[in-house]
Amino acid sequence: MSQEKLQHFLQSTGVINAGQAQEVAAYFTPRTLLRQELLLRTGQISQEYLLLTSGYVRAFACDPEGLEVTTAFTGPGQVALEVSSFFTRVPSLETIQALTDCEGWTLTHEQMNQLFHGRPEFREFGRGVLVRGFAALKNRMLEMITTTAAVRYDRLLAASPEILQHASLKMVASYLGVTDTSLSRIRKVSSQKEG
Amino acid sequence: MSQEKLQHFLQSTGVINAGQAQEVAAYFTPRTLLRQELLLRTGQISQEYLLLTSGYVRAFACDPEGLEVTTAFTGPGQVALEVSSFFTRVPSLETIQALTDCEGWTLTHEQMNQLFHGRPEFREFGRGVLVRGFAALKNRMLEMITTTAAVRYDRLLAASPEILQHASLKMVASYLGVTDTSLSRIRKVSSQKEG
DNA sequence: GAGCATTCTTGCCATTTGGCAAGGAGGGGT
DNA sequence: ACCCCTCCTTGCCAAATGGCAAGAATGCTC
Repeated sequence: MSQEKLQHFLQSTGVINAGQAQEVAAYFTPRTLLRQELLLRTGQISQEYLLLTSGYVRAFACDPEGLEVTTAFTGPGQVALEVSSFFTRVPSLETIQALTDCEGWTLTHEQMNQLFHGRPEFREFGRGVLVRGFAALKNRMLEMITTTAAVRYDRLLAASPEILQHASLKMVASYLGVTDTSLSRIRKVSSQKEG
Repeated sequence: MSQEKLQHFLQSTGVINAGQAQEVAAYFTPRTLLRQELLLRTGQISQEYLLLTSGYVRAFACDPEGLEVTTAFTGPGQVALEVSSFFTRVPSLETIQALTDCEGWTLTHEQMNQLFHGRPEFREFGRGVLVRGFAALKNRMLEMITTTAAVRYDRLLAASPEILQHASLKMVASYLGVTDTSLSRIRKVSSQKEG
């Protein structure tokens, strides 16, 4: 379960060099998930942070009526993480679930803090994870406000077609902020356009 | 322009004690803004981070058609910050504008990094700012998906009535994800309900 | 391969929201 | 006091989306 991939990801943002990556990587623990398995369950305090090397997961919350709302899809090279629970040690409002069998590397909260306070380069890396996540979420928020659901669907399809192959339309619909019924209609129109 | 308030804010999250707050506060520079003044302009790289002690600011982006979309309101005790530009040194897509005369304290990117790498307690504080901002944005995203504009308006009114006194309805409308026309109708219904 | 459950599609109609344009209400400057 | 400008409201109709329910399609289990 290639540590190479882990070291490559650590270096990918440019703030960790090869030698550092090797040392930092030693703090991580390999982890696999089976399809449908949960990495984090609502009500639990997130104990770990998962850097995915293969597979897809999603995070979802439940609205007051109990309907699932997908808040994130995560794929290879990305970090599956419930920010609020992991960093502030508070029970999670979200569940993180494997959409496919997955492989990756985890870091516990304690290990993360050791690295965060002990290694300037990891500090930069960790901050980068948060900053990029923040920027992505803000961008999604802006799309939600300024575009129609059809546009959001087309963009998701263009940017991450793999997600559509692993997630049900209901999951995708709630991620896009529409009902599954509407998404179905949107897909019909969208597919007619390109033939 | 009370340094006391600054020190109080630094201590408010519990990760910085009184003595540390005094030392950390020395890195900040007092800053005032007049109503309408800009703290950051689209296309510039954000050079500073503003901890507000009084007054209100908003951040906004422009959609492809040039319409302003308010992305955040910030008030006393909060940090006005364009995360992406400030941390990754990239031109900002947003503008930050004072809604009222403001007082606060700024920290440059360089000063922030000195504190971040040099002081464990500030590191925790800074991470907390990001984490709380992330959680707030995610919560807003969930509200956008699971509730109607009327509910979002009522909640904003309940949580931050001061904002409504300083921002135009157009700013509030784009923040809530609706047009000013719709917000006007929503307000009509909302005000009838409570009398 | 039959049966069952889940997912996806579709039709019908209601609700929410948008777009446009006209009008009204304030506020500031001269 | 007058004018001008911006902000807010409102009426009319169109577009987008939701809710419900019935059917197709798919996949899983036994």
